[in-house]
Amino acid sequence: MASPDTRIVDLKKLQLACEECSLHELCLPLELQHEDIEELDRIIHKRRPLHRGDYLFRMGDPFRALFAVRSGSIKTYTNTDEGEEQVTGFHLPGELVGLDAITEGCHPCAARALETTSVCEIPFERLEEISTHIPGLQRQLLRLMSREILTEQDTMIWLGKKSAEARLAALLLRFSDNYRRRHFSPTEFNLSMSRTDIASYLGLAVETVSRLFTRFQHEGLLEVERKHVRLRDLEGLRRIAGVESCLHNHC
Amino acid sequence: MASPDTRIVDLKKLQLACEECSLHELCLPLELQHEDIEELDRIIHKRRPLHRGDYLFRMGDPFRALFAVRSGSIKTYTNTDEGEEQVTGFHLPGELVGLDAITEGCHPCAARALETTSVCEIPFERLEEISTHIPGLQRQLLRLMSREILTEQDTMIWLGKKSAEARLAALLLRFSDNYRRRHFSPTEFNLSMSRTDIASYLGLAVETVSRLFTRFQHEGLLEVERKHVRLRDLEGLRRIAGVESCLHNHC
DNA sequence: CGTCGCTTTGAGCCATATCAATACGCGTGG
DNA sequence: CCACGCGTATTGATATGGCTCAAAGCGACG
Repeated sequence: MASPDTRIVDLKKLQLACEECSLHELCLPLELQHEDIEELDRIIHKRRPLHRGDYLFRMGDPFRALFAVRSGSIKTYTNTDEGEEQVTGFHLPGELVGLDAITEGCHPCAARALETTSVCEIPFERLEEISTHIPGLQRQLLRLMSREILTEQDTMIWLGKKSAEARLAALLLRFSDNYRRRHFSPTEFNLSMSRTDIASYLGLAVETVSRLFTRFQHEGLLEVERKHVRLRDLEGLRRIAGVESCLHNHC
Repeated sequence: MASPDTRIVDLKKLQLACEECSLHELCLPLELQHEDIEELDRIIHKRRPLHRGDYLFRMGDPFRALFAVRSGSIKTYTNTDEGEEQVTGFHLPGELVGLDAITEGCHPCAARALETTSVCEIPFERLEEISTHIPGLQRQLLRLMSREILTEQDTMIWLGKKSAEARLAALLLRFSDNYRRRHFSPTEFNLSMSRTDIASYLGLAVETVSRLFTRFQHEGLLEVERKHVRLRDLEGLRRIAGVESCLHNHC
């Protein structure tokens, strides 16, 4: 058993780590007792940062751990029938990667860093073990997965229905919100992914994405210079994106 | 404690119920011990059948239970900004409904029966309770949710990328597979949903869906008469749908 | 037998894909 | 330090798939 003093010290270190990680409201269930948080922290492995292009895992790799993005960004993708990359998601700080691998026991998609990126590795077996005696953790896990399902459903809807401009606007706003939550500028940031990646993710042609950026710029919605964007009219973008995330608003 | 005899009887009843329900490989983890299965069965509530148009739950209803479709079919939907229905999913026997409600604690979409439909109701609180002392159950729950995420991702991809004909073909094949698994004819069945529902779900115009059916028929891929379809060329449909479910094939 | 809702069919148009060419930025080697 | 070359991004011209609007067909049900 830890003495009160060391417990305080440990907790401080932990708090800092997870503040920094900006996952504190997400991956750390606030209801958990101190001992439980410590136990959780003990199994989480902080990896050395990935560099641009590094694989977090490859398609078909055995599933051993979930990953929480702490900083940077990750893209996940599969291959289409014709062998091209099909981007299935962009994962920003505070988001989990690998939830889709639990069922089959291996990763159905590959994950690569889009820039210098650090992640927490959460060994799944051990997470399952400790969650059997920490009810709050189990519940939190289910909630996280449910949230993921909700998000995917949401995405599905706008991919199915919305116009190209709505899709791009929605994506930019998603980035913006993530930055805001992490106390970075919600209006000025760099896109870590290529136009091709964006196009693939949004189900559009690269040319369309490019044209949209130029058009948005002409319309005064944003300024864009290669990877760097500055959103000048969030309200306008929201209007274009449609009252996004319809699913969340009715509860 | 039950005597050996009654246990056997109970199990038989249960097996039958779940054979019929065709969820045995899905919602009943095979690794579970008999006692565990019995405990699970005890909390599952078999409702009286719903009729066409009946609500299973409405948007915003508090989340109390997951539902497993035993027979019939359910559609889930939200409302778009303009107040029209946006179908988010069709749920066939063996599939779960409500997984997206766990996070928020209330249903982000409504669910209605498309035909006479029976479901099992699985009170979530109690499921969580018993899964704390049945590790296999917990794991199975996570797997189920992971599978759901995978499926949604899959759907997302073809909604984003694929042509109208590929979407419709993929949907028909999904129905076909479900019927095959349940030992019904995989080539001849009734569509329980309207053309409008199909269109909404696939992100297409009703007219397009209608035209596609006629075209498929002319091309000898299927025969269609109102709700009744007969798939005549599964291979052809698969070709059109694209090697669907790319995500599952790489593990 | 008429009405109503759902489905099909037709005609024209628009958004986005496709094809093709050019521009830009960045790293490399001379 | 410059010139080259390659990958990425932009821009233009054209084609087309799917949407929209409009109307007619068909079934179910009172």
